[in-house]
Amino acid sequence: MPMVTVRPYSQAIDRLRSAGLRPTRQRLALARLLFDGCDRHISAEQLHSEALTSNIRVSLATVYNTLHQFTDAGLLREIVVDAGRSYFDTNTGDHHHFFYEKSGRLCDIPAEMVGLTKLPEAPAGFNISRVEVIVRVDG
Amino acid sequence: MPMVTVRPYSQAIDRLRSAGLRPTRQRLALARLLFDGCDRHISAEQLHSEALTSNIRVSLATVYNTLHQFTDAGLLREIVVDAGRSYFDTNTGDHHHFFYEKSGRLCDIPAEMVGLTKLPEAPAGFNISRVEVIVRVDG
DNA sequence: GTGTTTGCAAAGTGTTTGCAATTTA
DNA sequence: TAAATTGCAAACACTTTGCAAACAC
Repeated sequence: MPMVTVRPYSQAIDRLRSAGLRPTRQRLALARLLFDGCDRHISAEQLHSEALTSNIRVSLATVYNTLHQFTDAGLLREIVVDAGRSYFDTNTGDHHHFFYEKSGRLCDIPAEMVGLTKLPEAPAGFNISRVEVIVRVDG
Repeated sequence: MPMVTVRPYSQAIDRLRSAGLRPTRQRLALARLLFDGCDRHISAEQLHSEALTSNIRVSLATVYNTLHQFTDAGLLREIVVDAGRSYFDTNTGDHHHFFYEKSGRLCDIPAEMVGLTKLPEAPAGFNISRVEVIVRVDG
């Protein structure tokens, strides 16, 4: 087993490259903010201000573009629960969500915590692309 | 069994009165558009243009206010699946939805078509207010 | 060098708000 | 008449777009 050093930069570069995205300074910085820690649900504005706080000079427009590029590339999943605000989920695996109605916060529910035993068939000519379970809680 | 005549106006008036809302001309007209036919998923803009088409003079702001008042009164349920657009569902009973990703349309799934056998507990101190299942289809 | 990406500012979309005029009870 | 409701236009929040300058390869 070879000695391994953590190399966040090259990890992020590889991630972008395999997604077919040029590893520009902005995309790299945003990727590290998004993927270097634990899973998160983040809005464009939040990510933008985190970037500024971390001294990463990036425009809000670029944050939006980047989030959509990452989503199209399968690196993120977009979640809409609240009118007029999109969240981007760094967890693209099979799972569900708690939604805290007052605070607007989201929280993951692992797929195995939900028993879905019956589902209707997709309408003729359509395919089910995803089944989302949202458990709304009143706080 | 008494002889019964369909009286849409007084039905709508009663519905508003029991919800604690004054039966104004605008609210009555919108209530009839919303509740006189089958269940629907409708946006504010859609309802507004339906009203205009039916020669009901009502402003878009009033449509928004009315939809929210109806929602608060339990006559409607608000659904958000798509970034930046709210739908209002005239079916307030227990049910779920197909969401057609391309067209943005919604379609009801009766509760008994979905088998939900296991759910996580609500986080301590919170209550589950609703469980939404959204079946996304790719068309 | 060439094509891609960025930043800016402007435009766009859907929604909410403040307030005077109108309507309801 | 008193309180609730409406319409308008302006304000809003969030998101997208057009285009020249900067950057990656």
